Amino acid sequence: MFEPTIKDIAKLCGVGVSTVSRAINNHPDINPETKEKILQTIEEYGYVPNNSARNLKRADAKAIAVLVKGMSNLFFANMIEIIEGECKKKHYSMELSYLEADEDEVDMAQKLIKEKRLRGIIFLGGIFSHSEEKLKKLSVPFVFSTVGAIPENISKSLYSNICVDDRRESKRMVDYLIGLGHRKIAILVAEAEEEHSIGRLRLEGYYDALRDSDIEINPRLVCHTSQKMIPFSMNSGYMTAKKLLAGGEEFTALYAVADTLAIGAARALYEAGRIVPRDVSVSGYDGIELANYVTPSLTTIRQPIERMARDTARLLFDIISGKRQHQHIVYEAELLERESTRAIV
Amino acid sequence: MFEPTIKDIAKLCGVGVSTVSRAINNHPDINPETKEKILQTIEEYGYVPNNSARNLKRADAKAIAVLVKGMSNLFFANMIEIIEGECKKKHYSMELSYLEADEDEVDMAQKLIKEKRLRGIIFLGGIFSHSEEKLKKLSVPFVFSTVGAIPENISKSLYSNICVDDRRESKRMVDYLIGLGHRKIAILVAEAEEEHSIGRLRLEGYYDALRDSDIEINPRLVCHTSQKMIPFSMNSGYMTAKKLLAGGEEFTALYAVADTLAIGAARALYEAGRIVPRDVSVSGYDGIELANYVTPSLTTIRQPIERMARDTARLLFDIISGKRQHQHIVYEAELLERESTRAIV
DNA sequence: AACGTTTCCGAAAACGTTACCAAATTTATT
DNA sequence: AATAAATTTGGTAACGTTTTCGGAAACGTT
Repeated sequence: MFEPTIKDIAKLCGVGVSTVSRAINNHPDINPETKEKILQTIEEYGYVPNNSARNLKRADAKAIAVLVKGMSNLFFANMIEIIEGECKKKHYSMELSYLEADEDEVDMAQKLIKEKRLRGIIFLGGIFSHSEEKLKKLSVPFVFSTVGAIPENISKSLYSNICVDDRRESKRMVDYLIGLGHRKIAILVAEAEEEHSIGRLRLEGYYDALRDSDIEINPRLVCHTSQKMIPFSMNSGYMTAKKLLAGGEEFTALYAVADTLAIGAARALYEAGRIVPRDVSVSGYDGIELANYVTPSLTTIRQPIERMARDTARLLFDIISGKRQHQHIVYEAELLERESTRAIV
Repeated sequence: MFEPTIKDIAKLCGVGVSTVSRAINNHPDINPETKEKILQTIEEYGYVPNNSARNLKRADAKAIAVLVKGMSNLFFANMIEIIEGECKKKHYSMELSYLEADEDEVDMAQKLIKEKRLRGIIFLGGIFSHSEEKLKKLSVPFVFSTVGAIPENISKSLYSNICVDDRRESKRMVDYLIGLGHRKIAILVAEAEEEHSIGRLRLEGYYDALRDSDIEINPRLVCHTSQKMIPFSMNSGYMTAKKLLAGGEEFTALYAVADTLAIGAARALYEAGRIVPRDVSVSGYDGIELANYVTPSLTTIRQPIERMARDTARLLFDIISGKRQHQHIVYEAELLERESTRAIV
């Protein structure tokens, strides 16, 4: 199988390699006729420029990486697809990497950057609890999205972050439940032990709401998912809810910090003979498509994922091209009131 | 920010570049002491070999691509993650690309292969209806998985395929429904108009089952999803079921050719006041995790996705390394009988 | 002490591209 | 017609690796 190189094309057309290069890269200094002829030969012989050689020459490979950590993938699959679409538009290629729990995100990023000469990194999920020093070492822009809190002592000019205010939105959900008359509100939370995690923030929001309404916090209603499980999986929600039920503590509402957890929990409730929302109101967080199709449909906090994903990608490109500086954008989420919650009678 | 190259490391250690290269690549012809020293300097200065330069030199970039087409991502996200894990083990990098409906998969593969010097391609989903000629042009191995039928006239030695027998498994599901006493069985099907599509195969299985049991086929119970929608999305299942209900045709069972469709349909049924499974039995296909957590839990055909994904990746690597030839593996699926179906009384 | 082996190492030639610079050609200006 | 200016072109040096090949150094062997 013959794979032509730029030299072959040049020879075939009776021109120099630089001319072919000009034709490929839309350089202005070229006779339209020669260009036409070259392009035709390229088409004919199925020549495609070798990316490695290109990247080697021009120091700027048009490539970014998306690093995803933790959580079940339901929520991210959507975001990744959108980001990929944006990359395509800009003719960037995208490297996707799912990180294991024990892999260090910054080290991984560092390695990828050097190895592949990446121009930027998008970071989805996980928990960022590194030092400023470490972040400073990264030579390309970093954009976080849906990562939880970034430690306060890290200078904001070192990274971008696109998120919703998890703590506030979480409080909003709990306020809503309280507004419905609920007082015994259980919470299902993942990764809350870890500082700066999304789980922690959402739990804080829960505490905020209870405190605001002078409801005493009952630790037996704060249920942590087991660390042995996939953090935000349905199964994890299911098992944790089972444990809560087994504990015998009374509650009239159950708020899970992710839709997937809520769906798992709803299942456990059903198996225990508790009807949602008659016996217990259930609510989630995230606003994944699925939440609208389960029965009863799930009351949830909808994050504007499409917009967030799109803006994350665009922001990164703008920073790469120097059009914008690092930004910290907080989106407004939306409480979707659906069938799984109801007022206490 | 100083990014050391192999030359810098060589100079730093007072050796030649080739010696550094030998140290990095575990070549035997090197003094353990010098190697040790070099490795140490590399560590110290954070040197990471440039991938483009490597790939340029050795004709074999350690990289493959996964091309995903059509369907909603719920089903594939899982597979992709597993494939990525296998790649990591083999120190391959993985290029992921979601193809738009109008993008030609083979052309895209061709382009990627040349551009990135990929060693192999995995193809997930979509419909393969190309000619043998086109497939022949590809210079690297191709492994399909969950792609529907590959046209018969294409020589089997040109590609690998890992799948379940969609037609047979689909028939199994319908046989099961018939066994429960159902006679008026509606089917929700996507992409069935396209030859060789997964939807078509599953529809054929439905026909097979009815024919076997001498049940007359009622075209009004064969519901095609609208082409304007995302092929296997929940929403598409929801809308199509709505239309079926509006049509007024009687049915006691509804079989959707994907779990996501079934879940959407179940929602439509619920909204129409039809209780599942009391009024109508619902079943799906695929066996995604979710199917077990919705209420009522969904009877479905479970494809062994984990195994399929893993084997797809491994097979590709084996073919690349010449350990195995192209294979055509058909896995056994499993009918999971759950709450959404029941015998007619 | 002289020789053949073995072990280790460095110089230099690729790999396929882009970009700079100078040369060749065409066009415009006087 | 002669010159200046503008437009196209080709040669070639990088980019950072790996690999081949020959040579130097160290080791045995007689």
